[in-house]
This record gives sequence, structure tokens and C-alpha cells, in this order.
Amino acid sequence: MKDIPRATVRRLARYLQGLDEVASLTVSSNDIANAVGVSAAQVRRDLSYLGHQGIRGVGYETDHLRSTLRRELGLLENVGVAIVGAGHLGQALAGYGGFDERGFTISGLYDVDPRKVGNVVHGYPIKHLDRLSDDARARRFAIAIIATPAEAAPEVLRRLAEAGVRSVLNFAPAALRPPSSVEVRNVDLSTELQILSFYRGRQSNGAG
Amino acid sequence: MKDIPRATVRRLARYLQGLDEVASLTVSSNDIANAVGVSAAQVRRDLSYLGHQGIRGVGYETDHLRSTLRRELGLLENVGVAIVGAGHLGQALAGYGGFDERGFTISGLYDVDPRKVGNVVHGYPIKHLDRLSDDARARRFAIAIIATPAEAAPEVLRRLAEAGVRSVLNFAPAALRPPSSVEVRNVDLSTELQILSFYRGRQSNGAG
DNA sequence: CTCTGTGAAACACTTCACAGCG
DNA sequence: CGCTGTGAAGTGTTTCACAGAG
Repeated sequence: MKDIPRATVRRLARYLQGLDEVASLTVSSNDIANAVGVSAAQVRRDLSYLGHQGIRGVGYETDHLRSTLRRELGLLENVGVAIVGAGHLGQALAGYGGFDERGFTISGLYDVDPRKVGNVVHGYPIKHLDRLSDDARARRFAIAIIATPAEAAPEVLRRLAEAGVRSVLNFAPAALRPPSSVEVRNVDLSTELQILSFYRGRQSNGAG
Repeated sequence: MKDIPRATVRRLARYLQGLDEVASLTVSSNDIANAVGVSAAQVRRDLSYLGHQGIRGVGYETDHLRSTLRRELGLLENVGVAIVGAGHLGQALAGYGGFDERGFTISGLYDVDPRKVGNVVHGYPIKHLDRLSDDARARRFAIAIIATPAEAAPEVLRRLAEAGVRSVLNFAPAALRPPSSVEVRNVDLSTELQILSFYRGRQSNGAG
């Protein structure tokens, strides 16, 4: 089976979410395309990387497609996620909603503030940061979200990497230099705003 | 002057931030490449879209490059940003830090909760959502960040679009269908986690 | 001799358009 | 007939490799 293009992986996640709103037994590439805002040809091409999933003249069987996408994304069973940093951002992330139904389970929040440790936020316990490494080694989570201040981010990443965590989503506005064993995805507010700023005044669209 | 590729625009914002850490008078494409994690050839190609900026045998003059990037990104003077939704996420965004130095000024937060309206968060006033349209029409901000619950997002977008706002950064986990006049960039937690999940176990990297 | 700027080649991704299955 | 799956063409992006400026 050929490698799935990076651009396709990103859209597969969107298709999976688009299917949430679908009640009918089957969906056509056109339905999906309209739901998530890409071309129908794009949807068919993307899904073709997963093998023959559709029925000609009909479309895709909704349930079957959903589980194929989940399997392909490694979400057959829920994946544990740790949130590091229990400030406003960390708490907002914990309350984001729909974690479980999207295939994730928050294993816990971590902070260094003794006034926070022990509290429960949105049903999740705040643990002391010193327990992060042990919990990682015990495989209580597979993905970590860094929601600390920028200064703390490199040290948190170091601990995570050392404890064998290989997937990190970084919200701290810090340029992290991960070892090659760790995949870091950065969500950077000012980068996003700067991109929007560039296109301000230009007519073109930007479905990034 | 040729059009700047989308992929390049995204990186220009990163280069600008990378320059923050540079103290020396000049930087080479290699220096920048190492700072932000792309290839040196990529940096040179990207910067070449801005015209001849460098000095052969030396590199780029740091200050000059910084202001060229700022100009190109439309950040010569600070851009007003409204944060819609003053829950944990909105408050976290307001406290993100470095807004001003990155070229943005928060013009205000908006919420519907009467207990929040009138409060000041991180130095920014929370206004009632009903004032959003007027403030937009008065051009108090050019970019809006949606940090509301998913249910509220479509209506907020509608109001923003109607009031002439053309750039929106959406943090709500909702599939927005903007009119073509509005550029929406989505930051979706579960999409990011699902992408990380896909690459978990695979060796390859993924600098999105 | 170093480091930029850039043709040309390579690679990645998207769209077109249609054969063929159900 | 409708809708998938996919060659082939088109477009966008990255890398190579080197001429040439300082």
C-alpha cells in the first residue's frame, strides 16, 4: 500500500469529523466535499489511498467509512493525552469538549503551582509536574499537549522526550528543537495572525 | 513582482519570529534555517520573493530584513484584534503575551455573560457581544478571533462578515462556511491530535 | 572564498475527465 | 444512469547545484 500524502492525512481527520453530522446510511464524495469544503475529486483521491471503500453509483457506507478512517488514524481505541500546564489555556483545552468522541482521553493535567495541584478541572485531576515522567513511562498517555508559558516549554519537552513520548502538540509561543524521535506540531497564535494579516486586503481565500 | 506562494507566507512569519533571537548585525540563510528548522535553500528562495535582500558572501542585514518582513506581512503599524468569547480560552489568548511586539493590539474582548461584561482581563475590557458589529464597522479591529463555544461560532462569524471583517481566526470546533469575502483560518484541537495520532508509531517527522 | 539568488530538475499535490462497476 | 476510482495533465513547492557578487 502506497504512502499516504501528508496533505491527505490532514484532510482525513476533517472527513472523519464531517461524518459526525451525517445520519444517512451512505455519503457520496460530493456530500463530504460540501461538508468540509474541498473538491469532490479531492475526496475520492484521498479515500482511494485507503483502498476501495466506496460503492459505484451509490457512495460510501457511512459507518464503514467512519471506522476505516478511525483505524487509519490510529484511533481504534482511545488515545491518552496529557495536558501540561493548568493555566487558562490548559483549563480551556480540558474543557474543549468532544475529546472522547474524537478518540482521545485526557489522562490528566500537570502543573507546578501547589495551589492547583490536587484540584479537579472539568473532571480531570491536576497532578504535580514531577509526576509527568513517571506517567509517561507508564504509558498513561501517548500524546502530550504543552500549554505552559514559553519559558517552561523546552524543559517540559526535554522531560517528555526522555520519557519516550513521541507526539507533542505545542501551544507555547516557543521555538522548540525536538530530537528526531519526537514529532512536534506547533499551534502558534501570532504566526496565524501574521498570515491573516498578509492576506488582509488581498481578495484571495485561504483554506489552510 | 510575482505572487508569493502560500507556503512561503507561512514561513515568512516564522522567519520574523526567528529574528527575535538574533543579536548580530547580519544573519545567513543558514542561521535562519537552523533557527526555524527548514533548509537554507528554502530560506533563500523564500526571501528572493521579496527582492534582493541579502549581501553575497555575508548574509542578510538583520534590522533591514526584519522591517522588510514586517512590511510584507502588513505589520508596519499594529493591527487591531478582537477576541470574541471571554471564557478560559479567550482569557488565555488575551494573556498570551507578546501581542504588541508581534504587531498586534487587542482592541477588546466580547462576551454575552452579563457577569463578565465590564470586567478587565489582562488589561483588556470585556464588552457585550452586541457591540461587536459597531466596533467592527468603526474599524476598531481588522482581525477577529473566535473563542466561543462551537454553537455560537456561526452566528458570530455571520455578524463579523456582515460588519465587513475579512480575517477570522477560529478556535471553536465548528465547521464554518464563510462567505468568500472572509478568510477563515481554523485552529482545531482534535484535528491536530488526530494528525499526531496518525504519525504515532511511524518514524517520519511532520513539521506542518 | 563565502554566501546569495536562481535556472532547472525533482517532487508533491490537485484537478480533469472518463472508463467501468453496481 | 450515478458515482467511484484513477490515469494523465496541470499546478504548486522544494531541492539541487552553481554562476556570480562582494
